[in-house]
Amino acid sequence: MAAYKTILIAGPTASGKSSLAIDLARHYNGVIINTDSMQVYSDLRLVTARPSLDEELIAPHRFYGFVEAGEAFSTGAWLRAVTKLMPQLRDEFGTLIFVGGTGLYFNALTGGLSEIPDTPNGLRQNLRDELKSFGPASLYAQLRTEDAASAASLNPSDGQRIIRALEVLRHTGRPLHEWQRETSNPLVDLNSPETKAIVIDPERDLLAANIAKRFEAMVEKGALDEVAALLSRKLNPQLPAMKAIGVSELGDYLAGKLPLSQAVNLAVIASRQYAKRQRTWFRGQMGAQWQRYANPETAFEII
RNA sequence: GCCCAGAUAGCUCAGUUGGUAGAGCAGCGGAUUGAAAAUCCGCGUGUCCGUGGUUCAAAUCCGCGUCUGGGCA
Repeated sequence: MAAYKTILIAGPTASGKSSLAIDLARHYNGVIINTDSMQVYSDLRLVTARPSLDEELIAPHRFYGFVEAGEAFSTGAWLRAVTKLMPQLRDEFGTLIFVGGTGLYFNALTGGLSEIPDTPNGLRQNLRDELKSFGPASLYAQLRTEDAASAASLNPSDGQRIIRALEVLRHTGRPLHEWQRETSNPLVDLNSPETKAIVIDPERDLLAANIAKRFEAMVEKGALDEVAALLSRKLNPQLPAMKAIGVSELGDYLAGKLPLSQAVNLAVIASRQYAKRQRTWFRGQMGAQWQRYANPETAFEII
């Protein structure tokens, strides 16, 4: 095995990348860095398939379960957290193993991110309320008059991105597309010989079977209790953690709206659809530096 | 055994007075710069149960058969 200093492992949900990361971490005495937008939340371990306590003992893990669900985390917050700790982790462990399913986080890591100041929650909430009441068309009309260039690159029905463009413009006084012309320096150089980037991309039907099997196992391990505990906090349903797959589905079962079998089935479908979007990202966004493997075992042998 | 109702996309179903069919969900493809497990865009994938008939033309009308419900025995 070559002496890689940075290993990136991307893959759709239930592709087996977490255990590959553990194997690699043991082999290299490296540290595993979470690159998944949902596994950051402390309230959700089972439903987000976060490594178990036992697994965390086998190899050092960082940035897992370190944000509480009431907080709205973000790509920028993740990148800042990683940036801050990276020199120290490099000294302590040598090899850094980034693993996760969030393509945008990998893009930020290897391509940098625009350094846009955080926008106030109130501003964002107002825009979201407006979207809810009036739909995307009125927000899009506003964006077109205030920032035509950013509007031009957006789909008029993409309410979420329209809000983002509006909030950045109104908070910073500068159009989003201008911010996006500049990005921070990438933390990881994909073209370095010391970097290894892989995508685990299992065959479609196999992945679907794994997703179903894994979700049932989550329920057996206590996912219902986990979701019940989260829901009992009565958090804003718009928070990212509340959007984790399984929360609304199992919540509907807990509220008596669905039989368990149906809730499980809906969560499995949502996971499959998510996996599809992930694969589309990995196909379209990740360049030739990324090597693709159908399963974690062959990937391990080659690294 | 008899009587009724069905049989159309992977699933649930629509389909006008006959003119070779379309919704939802699922699925497939795509986009992606601080919610990204989010958000958005695009695409019907079909022996219309089978078979014979009527007709210029049958998912549609008629006969027979098969299967599935329900009812009566």
